[in-house]
Amino acid sequence: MKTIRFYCDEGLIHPASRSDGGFRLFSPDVFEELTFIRTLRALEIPLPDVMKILESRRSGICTCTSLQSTIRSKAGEIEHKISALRAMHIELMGLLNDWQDCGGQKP
Amino acid sequence: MKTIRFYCDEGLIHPASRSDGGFRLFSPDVFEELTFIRTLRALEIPLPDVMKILESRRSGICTCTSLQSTIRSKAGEIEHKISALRAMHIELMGLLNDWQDCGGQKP
DNA sequence: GATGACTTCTCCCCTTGCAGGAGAGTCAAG
DNA sequence: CTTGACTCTCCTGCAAGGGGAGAAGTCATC
Repeated sequence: MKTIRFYCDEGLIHPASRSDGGFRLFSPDVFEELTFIRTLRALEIPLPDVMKILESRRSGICTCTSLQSTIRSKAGEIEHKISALRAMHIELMGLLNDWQDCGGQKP
Repeated sequence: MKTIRFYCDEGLIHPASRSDGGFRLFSPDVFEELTFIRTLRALEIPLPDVMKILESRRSGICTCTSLQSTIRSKAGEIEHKISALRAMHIELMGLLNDWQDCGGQKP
């Protein structure tokens, strides 16, 4: 719930209205938007970019070009990250193998 | 330099001494340690863990078991992350393909 | 010894994406 | 009407540093 309030504060999602007591009332669409946001966030797309994407999604105005370039660059980053992680994994395993031979000496 | 000061404050590295004026004086070994830290940080190993690893490295006391389990779990995380990223990459590409067909309509 | 140029010192606030808690208010059920 | 559960706003803090202010140190030159 903290996250939802935070997203409200940041303007990513908008409560349909407020109750008399001030409680946020959401339309069911928001759940789907939250799922969408979670997907984008899992991709480590920063919130400002997420907001832009949401806005164009809502407005129906296709900003395909900018959106696509954003996402394409993000995909590139991911590819880069994967290869970096893979290299690190190999390095780590090498480290482990070295250490296995230490026999209780200096690691 | 900010990072180095930060690491000093956090107790990761220790200046050999201070000048009369208060400047931190490092032994050359620190450069090698910084490289080591950078490697670990690139693996996204958090600073407290980095500190532990550094300490056992310095003390010469082999905490291979705990170190290895730490690193092994980190390697597991990395593997997990790689597969997650790969899935996201596929999802992203699917998204892009869908959008390419939108022809200027709703993305 | 004094000067100028360059570094470094400490201290404080800023970032991103939330999480936790305090104290007060609200909602729905019985 | 009371009770318990939930939510409200506001504040603080986390990692891991970055940026800058203003003071002070250091070094080479004169």
